[in-house]
Amino acid sequence: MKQGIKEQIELIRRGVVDLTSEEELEKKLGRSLESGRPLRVKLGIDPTAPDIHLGFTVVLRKMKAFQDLGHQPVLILGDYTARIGDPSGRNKTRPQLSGDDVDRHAATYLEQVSKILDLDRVEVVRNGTWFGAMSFLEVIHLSARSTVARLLERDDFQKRYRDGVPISLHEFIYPLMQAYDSVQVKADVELGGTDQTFNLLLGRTLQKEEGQEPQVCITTPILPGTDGVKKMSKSLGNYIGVSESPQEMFGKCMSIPDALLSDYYLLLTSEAEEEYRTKISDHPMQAKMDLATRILLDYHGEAGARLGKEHFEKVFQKRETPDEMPRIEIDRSQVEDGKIWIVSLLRQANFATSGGEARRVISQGGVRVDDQRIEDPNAWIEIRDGAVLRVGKRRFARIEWTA
RNA sequence: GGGGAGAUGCCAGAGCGGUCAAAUGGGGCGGGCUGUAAACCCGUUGGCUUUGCCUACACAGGUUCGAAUCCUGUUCUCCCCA
Repeated sequence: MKQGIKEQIELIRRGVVDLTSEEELEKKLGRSLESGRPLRVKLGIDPTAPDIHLGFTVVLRKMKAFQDLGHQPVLILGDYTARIGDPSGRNKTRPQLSGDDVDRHAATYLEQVSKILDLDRVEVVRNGTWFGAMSFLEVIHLSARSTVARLLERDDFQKRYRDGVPISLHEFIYPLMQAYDSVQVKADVELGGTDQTFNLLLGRTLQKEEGQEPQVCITTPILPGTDGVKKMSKSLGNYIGVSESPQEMFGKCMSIPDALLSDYYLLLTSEAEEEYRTKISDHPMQAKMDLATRILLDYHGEAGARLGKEHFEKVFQKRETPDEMPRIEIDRSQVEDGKIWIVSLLRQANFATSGGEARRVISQGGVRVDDQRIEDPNAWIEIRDGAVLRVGKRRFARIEWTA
């Protein structure tokens, strides 16, 4: 802990929406500085999907900032809460996951988290540790800690209630569980997206009731997805996953609307505000390439960043064929006289989920074999080993065929 | 427990006995323009061995020459009363 309170707060404040409260944080930091005891900074992850995307890294990076300042990250793996489904920001009930799914996801999550945080210096706890041991009576007691009216104050519940979208009873329990996690780990600070505000604040309430000092709540913005409108999420398909290939990741970064540039710089890099603002107004496209490169550095290192950039320049700026592409092996039973039906080829390459879709892209001129546009859905094409099949702007495959 | 409303394609939302694979909008996909940005324009969007056939409007039955549309039951949701 080499930095003073002011400096620490300045770093912590970057890109945050709310900090409840700054005075409390100042006090905690001061005490920590004196005693040499790091603050316990809590962040909960529910392993609901197999991947994390950049949206979640916003808050992870905030955690990283604390870690770099010498504080103690406490990562709660919500193995138990994942099985309920956090209703935050949702307009419908989340599916409840099986224990197996959760375990599988948890493992990949940690691996992905390690790209940002130094896992050796992170305390990782599963909240099943305490929830699994609770009796029904204790659950009832916990649920007595809040009221329906208070829960209904929340935007998302209120909206769902107003719109007549069902709210299941178990979803009401979720915020209490998250709050109880804070009690269990004696959090000094809890991080979360703005959609977590209510849950974070409830943590304070519960801690106070338990005689603990309430946690400081820090919320970060919700990162918009590549469509520039909705929040980044896997189910909306507008996400950039941290374990995607460099090519894919670079391309997706380039496809974000310009309007998002400064948000992305602010939340996903540590570049100073003046610098990126200038860059963006000078040359938006250059600024975007630079942003993409910076993001790739975090997940793929220098080599990966270079690879992603070169691929982008080659394929999309110069419109050339990429160096690497998935290979497809042709199913021999579909071949007659060395020829194959174009629709069948597209399906084998997984470029169309149905024959109808294949026919459509073909007749609309989206399909090329070796740069030759194929517009007849009934066409049979000569198979050549190494031929390049292309659909739309970005889907490529190389045909593997030995006669 | 009683009463009322409702369940349509990826989403929202029309249709309320034939002309409905289902209006319209959003999203997606493809094309054009371009900086894989935005904006804009065009096309397309259930499946198939595609000028035709098959499966579809919560589920199961029924009425009818014919049902997304009418009837009965079931499931689920919302609202009001208790």
